[in-house]
Amino acid sequence: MPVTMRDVARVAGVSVKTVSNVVNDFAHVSPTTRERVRAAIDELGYQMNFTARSLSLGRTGMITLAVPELRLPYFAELSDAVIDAAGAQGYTVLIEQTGGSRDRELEVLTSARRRMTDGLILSPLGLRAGDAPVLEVDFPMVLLGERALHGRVPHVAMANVDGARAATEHLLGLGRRRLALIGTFDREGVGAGALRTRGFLEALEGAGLEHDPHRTGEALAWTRATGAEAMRAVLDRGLEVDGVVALNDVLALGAMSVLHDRGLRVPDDVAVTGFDDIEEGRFTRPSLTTVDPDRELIARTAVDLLVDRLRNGPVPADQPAPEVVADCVLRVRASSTRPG
Amino acid sequence: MPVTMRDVARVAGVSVKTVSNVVNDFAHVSPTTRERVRAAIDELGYQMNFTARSLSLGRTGMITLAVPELRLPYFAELSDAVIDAAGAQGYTVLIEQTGGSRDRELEVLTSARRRMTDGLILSPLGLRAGDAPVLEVDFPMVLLGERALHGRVPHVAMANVDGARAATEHLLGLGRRRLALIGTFDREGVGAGALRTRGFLEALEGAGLEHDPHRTGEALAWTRATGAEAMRAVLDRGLEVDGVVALNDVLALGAMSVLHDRGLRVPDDVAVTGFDDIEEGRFTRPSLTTVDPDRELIARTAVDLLVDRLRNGPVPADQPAPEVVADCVLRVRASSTRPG
DNA sequence: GGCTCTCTGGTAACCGGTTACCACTCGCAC
DNA sequence: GTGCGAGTGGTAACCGGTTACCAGAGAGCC
Repeated sequence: MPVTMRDVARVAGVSVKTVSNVVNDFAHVSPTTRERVRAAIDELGYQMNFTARSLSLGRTGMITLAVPELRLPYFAELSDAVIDAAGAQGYTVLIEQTGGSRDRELEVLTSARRRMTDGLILSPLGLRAGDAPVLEVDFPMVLLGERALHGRVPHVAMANVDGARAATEHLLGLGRRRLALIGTFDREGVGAGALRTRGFLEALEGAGLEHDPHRTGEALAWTRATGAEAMRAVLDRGLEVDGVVALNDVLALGAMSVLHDRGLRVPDDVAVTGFDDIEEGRFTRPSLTTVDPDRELIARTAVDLLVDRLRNGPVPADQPAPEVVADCVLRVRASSTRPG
Repeated sequence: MPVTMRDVARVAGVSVKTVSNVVNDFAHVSPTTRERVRAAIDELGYQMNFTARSLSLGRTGMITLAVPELRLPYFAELSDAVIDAAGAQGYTVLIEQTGGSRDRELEVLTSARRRMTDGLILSPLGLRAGDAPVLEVDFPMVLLGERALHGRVPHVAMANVDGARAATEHLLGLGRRRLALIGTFDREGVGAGALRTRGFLEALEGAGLEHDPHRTGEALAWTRATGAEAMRAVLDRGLEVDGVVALNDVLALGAMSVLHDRGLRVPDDVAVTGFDDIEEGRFTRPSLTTVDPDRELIARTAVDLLVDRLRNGPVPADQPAPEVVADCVLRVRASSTRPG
């Protein structure tokens, strides 16, 4: 059943080299021969065996994208963008879900399955600062969304601190002074959570204010459910809240559901900001003010950096690994618009 | 740099067969030898070449999942579930985005890239009834979410008609009589849209009512934006509306944003139902009544059917292809709860 | 007309695994 | 001590491409 290049060669009366030349559009094949080969291919219904080609070439044309969970809109939209960007470069994307757990992330880095693809784009959540050595891998890799985990790996980050500071300053500019912080939970201080928290605190500090830790709602995973829970926890402490800075959009949406249930109006009583600019936030009512990190750019940059490594080999030892930090833009929407 | 099995064999002082036996946990290797091979593997940092193994075995351990777009929550959550289900069976998932276009779907079916994986789970949107012949492929495939496109291909569908009928009857049960239908657009009558529309019409008919086509809002793609647009179109026609049956959740959410903007209260003035039970709908306010097709079950079933084909070859010609129809459950939430 | 030079295409080695087949060793029974 | 069988592991072919190297043919030039 399986038709090979040799079969095609035999039927066309040429050698496998010639068939290969035709299939790969190489020069130096006479039009007559080319046509004969084409005809044989059609006649036999020949389709190239990608695995054999991969073995021979030493590359597969596939890359792995490892994200926490596709059901989180940010990662779904990011994966969408990565798949498109990779496709534009001729690569296909294999997706691994780590659930954000350190073990699964280490497994992605070390398991034999990794060798099914040419390179890896990893969006780590569970890796700790001390895990830098495991990132010392011998295959092309790009890190996403984190900074300073390891200096030798190219990575694409976003302006987490700036973005969160801008969101916070925006709320302060509305006259809100009792801000809750939703979603922080980062003992290591290396993740996006820690950076966004820092931006939040810097903004308060800049306004001469101090953050009351009782207005912090922790959330280990960043989902609507944990955002709701964190918001509930803060409100249950009985403190007044007139603004919410959520560390990402789904947390913000979860928080808004609780505010609604408690009879607090957004933005009249409580103004809310998120982070990520997921599509959902443009259609909730009120729509969600958020920080837009330009996912398309991040995805394209990550793919380009990886493809660069794939084509040109590892970063020379005397050069720093590329680090791109995407700018963030505050998108003000109804959840933080002064009523009236 | 690349360490091969031969290298390990040389260092361990055994043959490649023995190394292979150890790596694959085959029997008949003495503990001493096994230990020696293990030591050599560690010493050299050997990692198996997956491509070579795939070529040799004739299978890759990967399957392709082709969905319209990951940025649509339904497909993100579905992909999440498929990846997990495939992982449980030892398979890794390669994702292709078709954008719902017929051309891209045909490409997925025919391109050489398809041969990078062992099988395909296709969630078609653009394929037409007349495309049945192209589904006559010689590799394992499972169709998702559609019915009756082709009798020889195993497929997993959901009870589209029943689900839509249940949602519609629910609104009728609330006394709503001026129902808008949001999202229909299916000239061929084969897609989920046509089936859900039929369920809607059947429910109306069952109640002795007739649907006013002016209360239909068309949407080619099913997104929040097109849902909003369709809702706007219906309202702009000036007809009174006291209920909305949206063909899926994002359409419903888009519609709800417009209802809100027009000062119509949900559910007081207009009750709304969706379809899919995406997580988002549980956290909007009001939360969204929807039809839950049990995505996990669908994903698991699709993977199991595909793996069955992978292991046991094609469906015998004298047997019908398996067809599984997942039941739908109506999840009543605040968007359609009688006020009070 | 003979001789390069270029173009075309054949041969065979190689990528790195798997595995059919076979040979050897060793233990045990007679 | 010899024979036999089970257990262990070696050899080499094979999966289906790519490609280095080479040979032959045809064209152009003197």
